[in-house]
Amino acid sequence: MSLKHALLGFLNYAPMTGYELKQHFDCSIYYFWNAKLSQIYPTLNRMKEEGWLAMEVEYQENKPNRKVYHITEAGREELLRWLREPADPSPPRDAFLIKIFFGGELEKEELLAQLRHHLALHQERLAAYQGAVREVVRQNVEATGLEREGFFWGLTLDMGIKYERAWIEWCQEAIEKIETLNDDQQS
Amino acid sequence: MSLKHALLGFLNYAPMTGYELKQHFDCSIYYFWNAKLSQIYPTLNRMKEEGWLAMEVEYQENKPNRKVYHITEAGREELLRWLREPADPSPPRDAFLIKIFFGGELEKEELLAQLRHHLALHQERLAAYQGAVREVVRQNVEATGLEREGFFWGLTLDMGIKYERAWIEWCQEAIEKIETLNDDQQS
DNA sequence: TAGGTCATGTAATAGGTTACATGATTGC
DNA sequence: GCAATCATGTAACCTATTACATGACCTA
Repeated sequence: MSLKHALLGFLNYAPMTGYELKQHFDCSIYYFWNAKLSQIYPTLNRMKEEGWLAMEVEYQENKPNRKVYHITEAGREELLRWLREPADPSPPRDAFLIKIFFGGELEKEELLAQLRHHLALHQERLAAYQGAVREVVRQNVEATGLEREGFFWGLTLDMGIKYERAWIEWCQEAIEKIETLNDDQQS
Repeated sequence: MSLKHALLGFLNYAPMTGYELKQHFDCSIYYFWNAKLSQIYPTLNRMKEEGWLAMEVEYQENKPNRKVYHITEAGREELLRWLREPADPSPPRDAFLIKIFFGGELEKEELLAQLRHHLALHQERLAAYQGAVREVVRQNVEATGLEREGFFWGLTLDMGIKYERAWIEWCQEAIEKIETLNDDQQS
């Protein structure tokens, strides 16, 4: 499971709670992986049973207790084993493209509405990646001093940007083509 | 579930068996959605129970019997309802980017091997999409006469091509950057 | 006083993969 | 003789989502 290895990766930087791990997902890798707390907590438990993690409880007053996980030597070995393992591209699952594929059933205007909605969302994301998200990466590097790591955080963000640009380009071209599509042409 | 609607989409073109549906997945939408037969068969059953499909058994000699499904009026309504429903981009899940994100743990050469492997696979795919796959789409349009539908099949393929190009560009840039990366720079 | 943050989960359900099973025909 | 094609599935398992539950503190 990739989730386990993403968790190992972050715990390899520093010990953390499940709640904090979720925050790291939400602000640094959410554009290519994410998980809900209800999946993270049981997964951390299973990883502990497998010996990849150890856990101590920090008792707090007026706040829930914190379960702080840290990576074990076995966990580090598993992380490195997984990182070295050759990986194929993930099988894509894009429901929106199913809609377009069968788009012949819809009217021009319905399709255009779908595409414009999609285009707007991808433009928003692109702007975020180039602005706020890039800035968060920079701040993380500064705060942790992890220069070499920061280089790789930036690389994944570059892919996020290329991905959004590809979608934007495609949406714009698709909109143009559909606008000039002959409505009388029925099958 | 998107699988159900992809099945509805194909059955809306023509009645078919589960086995034939799988073949359609494998040769026309596999680059953005796919499913195994062991998922397709029970799903068709559930769709029949929901009233979206009807089924007749074709008895064959010397071959297994065929269960031919065809879409019902309720099925067509469900397909159109789903096609019209506004859709957000699918949450991406890319395990390879997790490996790159935590790539600081690996040596330059290990990373380069991963990236070169990835690059080669994406280049193969791009070539296929621009050649054989494009040709299959053309033939399907010719064989069925579904010109308007063929336009949308082509659109999704365009996105597939942009997607592969984005990966290829990114892999090439990442390889260059890593090659010139200072190995002594430790964190 | 209503909603957000901190912090933990469980239970039910949905979606997807892997492994196993059958059995005749056709092509290499 | 061995693998592929045609054609159907079941069972076990893994992964992920949704809904529910608790409870105190802080801010608008």
